[in-house]
Amino acid sequence: MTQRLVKAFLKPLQKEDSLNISGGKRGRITIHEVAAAAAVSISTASKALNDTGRMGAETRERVKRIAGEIGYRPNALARGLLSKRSFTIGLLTNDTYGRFTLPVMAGISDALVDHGVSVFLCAIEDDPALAQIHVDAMLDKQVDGIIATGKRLDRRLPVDLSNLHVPVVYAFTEGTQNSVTFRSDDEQGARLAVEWLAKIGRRRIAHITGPEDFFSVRERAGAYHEVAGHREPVLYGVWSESWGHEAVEKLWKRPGEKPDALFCGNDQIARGAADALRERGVKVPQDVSLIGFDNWEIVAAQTRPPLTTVDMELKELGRQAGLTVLALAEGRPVEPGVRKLPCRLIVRQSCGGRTSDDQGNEI
Amino acid sequence: MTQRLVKAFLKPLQKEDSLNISGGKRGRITIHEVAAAAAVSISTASKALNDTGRMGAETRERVKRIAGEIGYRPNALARGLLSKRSFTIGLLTNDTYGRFTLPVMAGISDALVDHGVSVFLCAIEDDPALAQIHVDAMLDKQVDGIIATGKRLDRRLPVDLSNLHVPVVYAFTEGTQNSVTFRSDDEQGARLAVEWLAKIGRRRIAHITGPEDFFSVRERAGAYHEVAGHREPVLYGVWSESWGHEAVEKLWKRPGEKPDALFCGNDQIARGAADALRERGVKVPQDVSLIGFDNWEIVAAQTRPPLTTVDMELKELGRQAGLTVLALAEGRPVEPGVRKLPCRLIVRQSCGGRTSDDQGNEI
DNA sequence: ACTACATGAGAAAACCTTTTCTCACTTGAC
DNA sequence: GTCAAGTGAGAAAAGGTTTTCTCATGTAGT
Repeated sequence: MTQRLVKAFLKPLQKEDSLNISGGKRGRITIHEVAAAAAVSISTASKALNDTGRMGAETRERVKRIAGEIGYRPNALARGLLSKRSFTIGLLTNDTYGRFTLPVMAGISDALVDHGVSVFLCAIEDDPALAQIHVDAMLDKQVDGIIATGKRLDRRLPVDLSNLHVPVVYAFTEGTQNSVTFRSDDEQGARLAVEWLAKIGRRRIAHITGPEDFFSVRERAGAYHEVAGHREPVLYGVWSESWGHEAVEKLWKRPGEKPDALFCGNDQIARGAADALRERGVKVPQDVSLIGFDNWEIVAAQTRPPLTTVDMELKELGRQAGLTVLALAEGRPVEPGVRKLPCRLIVRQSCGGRTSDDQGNEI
Repeated sequence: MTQRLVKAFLKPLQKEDSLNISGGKRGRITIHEVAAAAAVSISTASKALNDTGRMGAETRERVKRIAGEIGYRPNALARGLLSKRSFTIGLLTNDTYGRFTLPVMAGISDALVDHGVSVFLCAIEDDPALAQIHVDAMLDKQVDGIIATGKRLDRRLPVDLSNLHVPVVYAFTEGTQNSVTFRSDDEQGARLAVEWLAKIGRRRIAHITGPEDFFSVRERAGAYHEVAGHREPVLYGVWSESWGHEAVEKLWKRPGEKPDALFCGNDQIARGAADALRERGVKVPQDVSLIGFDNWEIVAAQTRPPLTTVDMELKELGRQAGLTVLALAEGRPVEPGVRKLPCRLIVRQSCGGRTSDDQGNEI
């Protein structure tokens, strides 16, 4: 007993000295210090702190207490080296504005912070070389998994992630054959919007949307046709306010009856449309109901009147992607395939009809 | 199966073997494999790969070649354990929209990716507990440094970073006494805007801006007064389009001469003002010149007409913050204090006067 | 009194690198 | 023919943890 104590005292002192001499940084408190302070061996200290192994309840408590008192925190590098788990994942994105990435990231982080997982965010523009550098850096750092996200479902990231030795989950962007992909159910979202317009009595619903080569555009347009029929045209264009503006001009210059509702492919288009309508003296929502897509707060909430819009629940999408990549990292089985998450209609004032109590104020 | 699931939940740190069964990770290639393949010792392999130590040029080349061939990549965890450098930094932010954080992050990443440094992004709303969890997680992972950023210069993050044993650099948010802080020079930016308006012949320049309790608001207003005098009032309000709209109403309802230029505290206010002016039949830029602040592309470029605005060069700010935290991590001396980075005027069509060739298309 | 076993705790290996130290061998000079 | 110096390469330690194995002690059973 005496001998152990002496030993325990000598050891940490030597340590401190050499560290102090050699470096500017103060030596971190390691499990050695804990063991010494509690007068037990390192192995006992480790087992006490991790609630593993066999030992007296009193010893366990004492070690834990002392560890807390001297502010011990385990070194994740050392731990990771042994356990092969770094409690770290990478988020790869080519969405420069962060409009889609940020909510996804928020969801991931939200889901994983409880598990002690931190997230590397890597924004690769559309640069394959940069992407490769980031992927290599993440792999070197032994990430437990990678989540790939982007601004478009039907565009691959400029780097191949299919043969990595870490699990990969795709969120909001296309994955490879046997991968797990989370995406929003654009069809259901569009149906939600158009059905709402129908329910509040609109009959001439036009659809102003983005470029037809976007998969999500075609899917939304498909759902629109299914619900609204083919009475009004679908106007394909670009994702900008000015296109929304221009599209309204086109529609209102046509001879014949005007639409009584516009379902727009994103909030920016809807905002442009709202402006154009106001300029023409067409009242929203009295004369025309307007619905956007994305629930990009900064656009939707600032439009006059504030936009009813379809929220893709990106945060929830991120949450699920995060939990899935974690499951894979832990070796739990996950079925590959595409999982569609339902969208939600956020009702604001641009629609008229009965105003829901749901005023949508996420993020 | 069920058993594995349970086990995985209970003991996330279990050994790799069980994961292999489920088709998980294959054994990584270590320096042992390289040494074996090249028929040298591990130490020789290490020295060859790192261009250190003494050895035959031919041996060095052979090791390098073989390492490349079998796809060896050093394990950053093991390396970090020894070198006390993880090549990892943390970015802490409370800016939920990412409007300021994303450009800063882009700059940091841009500057540090060449040095092999990856960035943990931690979005802490304004939640001290969450902040602490993230900081602890970063420290456990042995980050080489932390950059703190936020949406507001004069608001501290809800967590104390002053006594960490890793370097901390503040970007766009207030730091503690002896820290390094990077911020934009709002005074110079405001002066840039107002002087431009003066230069193109505007004499009655009004200033519509955000809440007076923002430090940056007061600084910009100060510079505005210095250059434009006190002929027109400063209208303090909130950071929204509707406030910009409302402020224009106020100004134009006043008796007497109207302003011939508006300098707005941010792009959203400017956009609201632009809308209000258009509705009143006031022509921008013919009758009134309009300047915003932030160069938030999504607002500034979509305004009709596109906004001339002040860019705070946040990406450059991030770049410098990144390089600084790296310098500190490497023990290079850095003077504490606040460094102001100059803003830049992005000239678009909302101002009139001679149009610069600088059409501003960052990010 | 002697075996069988349960219990508490420590020693040592392992994870993957880097670095320092040591060793064997060659070369040229006296 | 010996010595000094230089050269190429390997052995071993270190970094902080976790885990397996081993050991000593005490307790119960016959």
